[in-house]
Amino acid sequence: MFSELEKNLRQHITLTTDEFDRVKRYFVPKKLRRKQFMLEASDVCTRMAFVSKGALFSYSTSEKGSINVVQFAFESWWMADLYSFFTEEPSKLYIEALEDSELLLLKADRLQPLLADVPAMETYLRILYQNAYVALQRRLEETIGLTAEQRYLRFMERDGRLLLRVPQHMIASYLGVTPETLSRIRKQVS
Amino acid sequence: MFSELEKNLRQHITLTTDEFDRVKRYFVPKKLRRKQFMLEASDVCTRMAFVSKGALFSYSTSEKGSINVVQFAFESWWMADLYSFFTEEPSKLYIEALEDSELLLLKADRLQPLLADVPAMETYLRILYQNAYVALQRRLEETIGLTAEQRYLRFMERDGRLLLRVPQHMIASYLGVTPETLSRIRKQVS
DNA sequence: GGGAAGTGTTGATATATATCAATGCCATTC
DNA sequence: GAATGGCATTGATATATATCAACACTTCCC
Repeated sequence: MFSELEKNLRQHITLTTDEFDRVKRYFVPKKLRRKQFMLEASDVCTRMAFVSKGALFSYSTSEKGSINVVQFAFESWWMADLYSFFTEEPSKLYIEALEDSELLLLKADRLQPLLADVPAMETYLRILYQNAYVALQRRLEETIGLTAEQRYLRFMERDGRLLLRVPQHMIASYLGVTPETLSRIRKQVS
Repeated sequence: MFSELEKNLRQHITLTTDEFDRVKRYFVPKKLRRKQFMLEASDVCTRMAFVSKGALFSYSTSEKGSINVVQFAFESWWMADLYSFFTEEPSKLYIEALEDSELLLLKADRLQPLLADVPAMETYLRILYQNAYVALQRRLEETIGLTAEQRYLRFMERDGRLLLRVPQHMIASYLGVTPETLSRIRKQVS
């Protein structure tokens, strides 16, 4: 249950067996069935989730009911609305299970105690945010600077395998185009 | 010269006088005249800059020579291409002084020693990345989910004062529209 | 002082992408 | 196994925004 987490932590920091045993105690396992929610808009996001199995995705909704996919999270990825998590303001996002999933939850009020208990986790979190930041910056640059077709091609190079697990209209939303447009782009490209 | 930095650090972490004296030693002051570069594309970004006076902005260029503004940084903001900084890959960004500026530079190879010397800085950096991340996420959501006019209005609410120090066509680029479109939006709105 | 460069505006037109609508295809479920 | 709902595709049309071009205004400098 914790092996994915352990592997991921050890990729970035060194931990003694004893330290990792302590780390584990700050997490709460949770299973989620497909279409169940980890977070609903207007709630405060009080937990970060480490995905040990399955997949989640987060999205916001427009006035007209359409959805905007913000992020996907598969095995060994983290998911949360960090904005709400840190500011404690109500989230504008939904976080939903794309597949039956197993999560390890870290509650906001357990974060500081964890960092005090195992200081190396401070480094891990910094690296985590670093990586999240640079991924987001690249995505923003692509969204602003590239056409829909170019964005699709970049996406395929990097995350093409996601098409096996994610419906196409969600990819479209993630890329910032309509499902129809993505369909036409795919036809064009092939 | 260091007072802006001290103020900013102490907003997020507690430091003894001795600790801050040590922190200072890791930074190199640097002045930049308007239009001078702190970073040019294809160079590796080896330094993070704390802006103690003036203003910087970063941008990428398209094949056609047009520019895409990624970020502005005024007094007490940080500026770098974090992607290049952490991966040590050549940057795709230019970082240029918008005004005559005074910077405090932290070189990449001084970061680890600093964090080892003053562990509270690890917390500071985590908070810095946290904030940078949530700001970026909000911007991405707005870029994908809102029309140009809505983006402009949000921008004005939050950062309207920037118009006093930044040419309008750079704001346009930051918002992801052409200068002509921004001009028309402003006329419309007023 | 006068040219040059940078800046913002306005108009005419072009284009990428959205929207609306219809169709077919699976997969699920009762 | 018929019915239902989610999903991808295709066509016709609409719309937001870009592009191209011209013009005025300021500011920078030689």
